[in-house]
Amino acid sequence: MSDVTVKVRAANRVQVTTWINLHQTARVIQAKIEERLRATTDLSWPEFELLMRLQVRSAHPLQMSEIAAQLVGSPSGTTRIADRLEKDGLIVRETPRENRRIVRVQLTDRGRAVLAEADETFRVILQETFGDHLAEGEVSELRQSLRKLLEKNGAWQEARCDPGLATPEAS
Amino acid sequence: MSDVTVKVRAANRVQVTTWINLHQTARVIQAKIEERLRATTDLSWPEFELLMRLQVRSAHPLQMSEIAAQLVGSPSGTTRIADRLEKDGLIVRETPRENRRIVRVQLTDRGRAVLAEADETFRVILQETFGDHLAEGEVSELRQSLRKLLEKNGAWQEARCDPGLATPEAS
DNA sequence: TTACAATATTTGCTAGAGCAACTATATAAG
DNA sequence: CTTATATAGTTGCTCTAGCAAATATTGTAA
Repeated sequence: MSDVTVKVRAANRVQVTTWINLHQTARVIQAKIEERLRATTDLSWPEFELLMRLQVRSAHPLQMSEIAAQLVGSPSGTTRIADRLEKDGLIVRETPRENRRIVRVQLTDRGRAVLAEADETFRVILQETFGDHLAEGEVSELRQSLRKLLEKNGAWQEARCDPGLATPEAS
Repeated sequence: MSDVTVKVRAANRVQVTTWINLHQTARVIQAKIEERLRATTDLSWPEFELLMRLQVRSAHPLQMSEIAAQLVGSPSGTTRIADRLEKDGLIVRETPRENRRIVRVQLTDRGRAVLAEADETFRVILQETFGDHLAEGEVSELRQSLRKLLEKNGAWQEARCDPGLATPEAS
C-alpha cells in the first residue's frame, strides 16, 4: 500500500518570489551603481570591483589568478577587464623574473586617485540604497542570510565575499 | 566655530559587504539555474522567465510591452528573447487586427510542455538552494527585506516582483 | 485631411563575457 | 637531457544585451 512515486521536494511560492526578488534587487542596484560610476569616473562595476580588490589587499600586488578568484566572472573576463584598465592607465601589469608565467597587477597613482573617487560614489549609493531604507540591524540580518546561502552553496571564500574596504573606515 | 564641510553620508563596511554578497549570491544562484535549465530544457534564465510570465497571467495573451515591463531587461532585449523562443516553436506572436501596432504573445503546446519541465527543474533547484539551508522563516525574512529594498528604490511592481507560479501549488 | 505627435516594436551597431583553444613557462618523469 | 604534464594567462569565436535610430501604426490638432 506504499506510494512508490519518487517525489522530489520542490520549492513553494515564497521561495520562488524570494529568488525573483533577489535577482531583481541585484540588477536594480547594479544598474544604479553602474550609472553613477560611469558618470563620475567612467568605470563599469566589474572594473571598479577589480580596482577595489587591488586596493584592499595591497600589501603585495595581486596576480591575475588571485584577482579572478575573487571576482564572479571567468579568467578570460578578468583579462579583458584588466586590458581596459591598463589601457586607461589605472593599473600596470608586470611579469616578475623569478616566474615568468605569472602577471602581477598594481594600481598606478592615477588608478588610486580614480578608485578613491569611485569608492566615494559607491558608498554614497549604498547608503542611499540600504541605509536610508533599512535599519542597521536589518542590513546585518540580510547580510547574514546571504552569507549563509553562499556558504551552504559552496561559494563562500573570505577574500572574495568579505573583501574589506577600498577606503579605510573613518576613525 | 561650525564645521562647514559638506559630508555626504557614506556606506560603512556592513553595507559594502552586504551589497557584494547580494551581488554574488544572485550570480551564483543564477549560474546554477542556467546550468540545469540548459541541460534539461535548453533554456536560458531570461527565456525561462519570459515563458513563466506567459503562463502565470495566461487569462489573456500578453503583449510585448507588458512582458518587457515584467522583466529586468530592455525592450529590445525582450524582442530578441522572444525571437529565439519563437524560432524554437515555444511561443507565437500575433498582431491583432484592431491595433496593428501591438504584438500579442502566447505559449504553444510545445511551449507549455517545455515550461512545465523547466519549472519542475527550477523549483527543485530553489528547494536545494534555499530550503535545504535556510529555515522557512529566514527565507520569508529575506524576501521581506528584498521587497522593502525594491519598494524604497522605486522598482517594485506587483506583477513584476511577485508573479506567482508557473505551475500551480499542489493542493 | 493633412501634418504632427505618440505608441509599440524591431533592427543596426557595438560592447561585454564566456568557452575552448592556444602560447609560454615551469616542473616532473623516464 | 629530453619529453611529458601542469600552471598562468591570453586570444578567437560566438552569443547576449543595450542604446539609439528606424519602422509602422494610431491618435490629435490646425
